[in-house]
Amino acid sequence: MVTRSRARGGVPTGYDPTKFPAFAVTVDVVILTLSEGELQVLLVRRGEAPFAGMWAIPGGFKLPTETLDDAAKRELVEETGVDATALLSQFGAYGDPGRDPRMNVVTIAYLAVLRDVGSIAAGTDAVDASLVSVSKVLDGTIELAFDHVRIVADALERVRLDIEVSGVATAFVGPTFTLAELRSVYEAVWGVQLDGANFRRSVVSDDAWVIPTGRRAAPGSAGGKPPELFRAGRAWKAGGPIRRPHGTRKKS
Amino acid sequence: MVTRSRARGGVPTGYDPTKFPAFAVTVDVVILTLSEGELQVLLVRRGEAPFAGMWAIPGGFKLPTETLDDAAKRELVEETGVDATALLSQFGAYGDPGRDPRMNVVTIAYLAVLRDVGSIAAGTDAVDASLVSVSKVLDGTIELAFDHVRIVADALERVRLDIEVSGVATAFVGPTFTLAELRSVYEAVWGVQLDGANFRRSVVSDDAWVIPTGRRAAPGSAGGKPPELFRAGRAWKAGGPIRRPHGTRKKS
DNA sequence: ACGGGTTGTAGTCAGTTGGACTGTTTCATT
DNA sequence: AATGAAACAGTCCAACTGACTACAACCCGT
Repeated sequence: MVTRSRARGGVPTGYDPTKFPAFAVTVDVVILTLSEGELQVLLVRRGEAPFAGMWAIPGGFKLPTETLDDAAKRELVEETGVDATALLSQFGAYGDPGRDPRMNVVTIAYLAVLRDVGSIAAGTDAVDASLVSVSKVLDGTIELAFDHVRIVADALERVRLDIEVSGVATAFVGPTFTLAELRSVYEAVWGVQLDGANFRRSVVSDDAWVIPTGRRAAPGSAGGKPPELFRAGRAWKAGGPIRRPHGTRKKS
Repeated sequence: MVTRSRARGGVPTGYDPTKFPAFAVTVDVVILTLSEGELQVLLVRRGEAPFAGMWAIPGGFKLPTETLDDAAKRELVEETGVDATALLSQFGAYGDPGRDPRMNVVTIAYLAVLRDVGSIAAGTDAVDASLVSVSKVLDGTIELAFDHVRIVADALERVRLDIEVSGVATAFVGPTFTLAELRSVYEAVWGVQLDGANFRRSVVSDDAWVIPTGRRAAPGSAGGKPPELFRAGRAWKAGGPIRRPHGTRKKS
């Protein structure tokens, strides 16, 4: 709360707003997608100091006239051209002193899960932009600027939880999808292996988690029965059909 | 991310940090406790404009030299004298334009669950401070300053989730507690009624959710068998013993 | 001190869920 | 056509859930 004006650090009771510590507020967006069965995060290579040449997650300054959500949405559009309003969710704030070597910066971190990042074009100032394996970021193979490694780690933890209680899993796949595709989302995010038959039974229950379209997808190159195509049913809030196995976890 | 310096809104590429929109960053702490079987939130009555005389949740400015967590911890100590480092968890950021009529303020909201707030003393500048029923805040009986109603609502939603997946429930009770006390926490937070026998079976499983102390508490004034005293076992991360009933919810 | 009311604790039982598994269908490839 | 691969369907069993009943321990009244 901002107007408490207890005498603290010499701040007068009837304070002048300009006298309070000034911060820059930014929003950073962790864009996750699934590619070749592996979680990927969209990174940009910084063109300027500090951390020039290093990878970082896209983001930018919040404007006083916009909400945090709008800022994140705007940044996402600017960086990727994707309008993912419904997919954006705030998951953390980071404000450690010195996280930006130049000034006081507090950043609000957002998470966006996309099925397809589309044509990745480096931003107007970024040297490069591309998808990078999340595991490579977390194990330090790829170093990130600022405290972005921690942000990515937190984002992953968040999406692991979100995928269980909300229907974010469908965001990883297209508007229509096969159950195998949807299942691979859970498997990639949780790092587990799920039984295809049981998965089908859970998802295609009387509740309309997914809706059959009647059409079938083309079978893979290995042949096989062409799978049924589904589209996302009612966005399942508060308790999805698939529960994260935590007892007897089978690593993939 | 702060150093991206795309040309946006006239900001030059080689920018001057002082030219970026300045914000004040605050931390607000929602302190929840259980009193008489009802969820309570600690509020302070504002002594100054704006919103003078209105209730609000305690909070204050983040200093550039401290982390967000430290700021929340400091505020909590200053306002309540309680050191609840382990209990504090960040759950949201709020930065809508105009949420503070005087300046650009982004606040990071924290949640603390206490078993006993202790002697509530109004802060140095607050006119009053006391526990207020959460339901009275949410239904508008008590009006809050700024967007604090939304913050409290979000905090409640957060604790409802936290209590299921982590062991926050034990934070509502003392270091030793009876199972009835612990059960009443779940009932109050979720607004449900749980079967005492089944609750016991779930919590006192082979896994050490709670550890019996051997001692017994004094029975209530109405008599009855004196209940066994437990203490919190291993902090259960990722999946507690009690699952929130969402299918057949029995209202209390 | 005795018995009834109250509360904690233990046990039972039916219904449901979830994991593992087996079998069948349906297609492309050869 | 035969083969193989994948989708789809059904079975089995263990574990869990919710509701209920029975017993035990204790306070309080008379």
